[in-house]
Amino acid sequence: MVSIKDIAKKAGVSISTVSYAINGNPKVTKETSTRILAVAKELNYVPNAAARSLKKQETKIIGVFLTDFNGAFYGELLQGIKEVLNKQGYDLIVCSGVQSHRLLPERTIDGAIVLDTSFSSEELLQYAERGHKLVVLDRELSHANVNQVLLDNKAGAALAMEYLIEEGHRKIYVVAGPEASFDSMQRLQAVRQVVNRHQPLAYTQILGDFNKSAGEEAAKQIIQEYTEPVAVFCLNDEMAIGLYNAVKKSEYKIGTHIHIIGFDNIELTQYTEPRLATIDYSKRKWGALASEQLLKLIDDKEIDHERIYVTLVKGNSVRTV
Amino acid sequence: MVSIKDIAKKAGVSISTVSYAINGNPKVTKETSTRILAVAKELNYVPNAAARSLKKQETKIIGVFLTDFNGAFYGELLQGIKEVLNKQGYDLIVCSGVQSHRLLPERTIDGAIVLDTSFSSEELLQYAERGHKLVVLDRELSHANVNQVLLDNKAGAALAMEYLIEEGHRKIYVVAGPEASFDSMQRLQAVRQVVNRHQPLAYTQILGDFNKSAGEEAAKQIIQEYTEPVAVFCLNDEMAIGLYNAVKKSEYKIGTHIHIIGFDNIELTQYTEPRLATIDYSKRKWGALASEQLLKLIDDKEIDHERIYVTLVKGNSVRTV
DNA sequence: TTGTATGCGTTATCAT
DNA sequence: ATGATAACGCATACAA
Repeated sequence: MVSIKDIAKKAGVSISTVSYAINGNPKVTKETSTRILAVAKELNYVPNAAARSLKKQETKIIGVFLTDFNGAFYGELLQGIKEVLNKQGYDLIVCSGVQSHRLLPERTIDGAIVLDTSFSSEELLQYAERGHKLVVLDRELSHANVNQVLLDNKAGAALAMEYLIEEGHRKIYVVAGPEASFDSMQRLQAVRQVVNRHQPLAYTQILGDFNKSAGEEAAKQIIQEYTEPVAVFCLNDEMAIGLYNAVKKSEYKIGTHIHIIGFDNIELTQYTEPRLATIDYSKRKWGALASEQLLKLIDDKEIDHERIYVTLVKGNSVRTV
Repeated sequence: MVSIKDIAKKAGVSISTVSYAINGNPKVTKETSTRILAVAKELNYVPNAAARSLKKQETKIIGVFLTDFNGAFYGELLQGIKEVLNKQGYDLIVCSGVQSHRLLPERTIDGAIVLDTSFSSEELLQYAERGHKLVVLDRELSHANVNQVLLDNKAGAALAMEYLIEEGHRKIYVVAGPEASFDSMQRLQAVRQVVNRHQPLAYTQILGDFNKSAGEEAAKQIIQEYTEPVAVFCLNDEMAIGLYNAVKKSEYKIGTHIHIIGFDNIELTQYTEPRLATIDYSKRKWGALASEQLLKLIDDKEIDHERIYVTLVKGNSVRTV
């Protein structure tokens, strides 16, 4: 490995002059600087990240932690994050799995954006307490080193439920996410409020886990209990797709016997026939805002929590009853 | 930050003893070791990655470089990579975009798996020449520090074409990927061989870019030229989906007037109606094999290039003519 | 303007 | 079995 020491030797200067030249410090003359830079290029010099990080106590790398790599909306979210980060000279790395948690306390990254159920809130608070900067996308967490950028889950769930009710539905199923999910809990809360406001209403709650299979399981129950047209609000699109597939294979028609609405507006919803109604929000904006907040946190600026607004996407998977 | 120095002070030993204890070196007695470890736990000690990397010249992190974060099959691929890597004590980080290339020469990672057109082969060879270990999934590259794990593109393309021909198709379009794509070039080569073997055949090639929009563009041309049933081999599923959507909106029926086969077997193909015929391969196995090869490379073991086998997935998007 | 010297937190060699 | 110390590559305060 060629280091500034090698450059110094070859250029006939001291290592500090090399360091200054490389970092564009105006203290060094134009001539020596260009000479040094030429030698550096010639030797194919690349600074050693470990050494620099050790000295500067920063890596200029931000970690994004995801529960898995399969999430249908991760692509856009990450794109939003990357755009903001790159503009500020930071790089983005995406991590998943408990083993990768170490990157945080070991200071391989300057901060983290977390959308990852494999972190307990206690663990995150520990890191915050040690001085690490975090932005959480999937929970509420109160600490000076933590900022939240959350979806407006309650508005979204209310939007979905009110849509179903407006279309005349009075028998409604809700397929929930895992009980540990903050998003699911918030959405459920809003669902219950709407239900209470619109009595009488036949309301049934089914436990799910945000995976497609949960939607398929829900379909079994719903089909078995079927007596008249029903509406189903799946708390995410993934489960809605699972439900959708299962219903497609049955004797019942979507948008006639069984009406479905999801949450997330993942790409797949555009391809279902009939189109799946859902709740939309800008994943890119979510990522961009999260990054901005994190950078402010790292800069020790004062910030408030932010919220991402949602809208209703109508689709023929829900029709007037 | 608490360092081994703090532990040493509190435990009343030297920093070297602390280092030994933490790294489980048997030279230190059970008693002192447990005492030191207790103090470490008490102080919430976490080793500093930068310092360790600087000293050991390794990070135990492998980088995976992707062209973007949207790829429909990245999830499974990464899962395959992660499983192998984690088992060997390595961590995985996913990167995208030219800015992140720096992680490689700066030695933030011990090696890289590349499926990323934003790297030129010259750039990769430079890194290899500097001693960095690479596994490439999207090109051929001959260097002692580089290993290839490539899809059997030719077999896949031949499988697709022969399927169309067996079903009686004699008028065939092929929608290619970008000209710079190794995968596309290989598939095209095989296509031409099959075409030559089965003359007479009306064969038309359309330039694409592996994105959905290219499939939509191709649809325009195909529809405009329509006189009799045709078959279209899109060199990836993404374009096949674009074509599919466009045809759906037209007066022509898929599997009747326009027959379609893709390549990759992405999840979406299961949801199209009729099901999209395609070429399948195990993305997880691809990732797993790539990681194994990379670890061997890092271990300075001798290895050969590997190939991932493919199979035909029939679907009603292609019917007998 | 340039050079000298110190320290960032580890690991590892050599004494003791 | 434990301790003192050098070294990894770089940035920077201070000296010249």
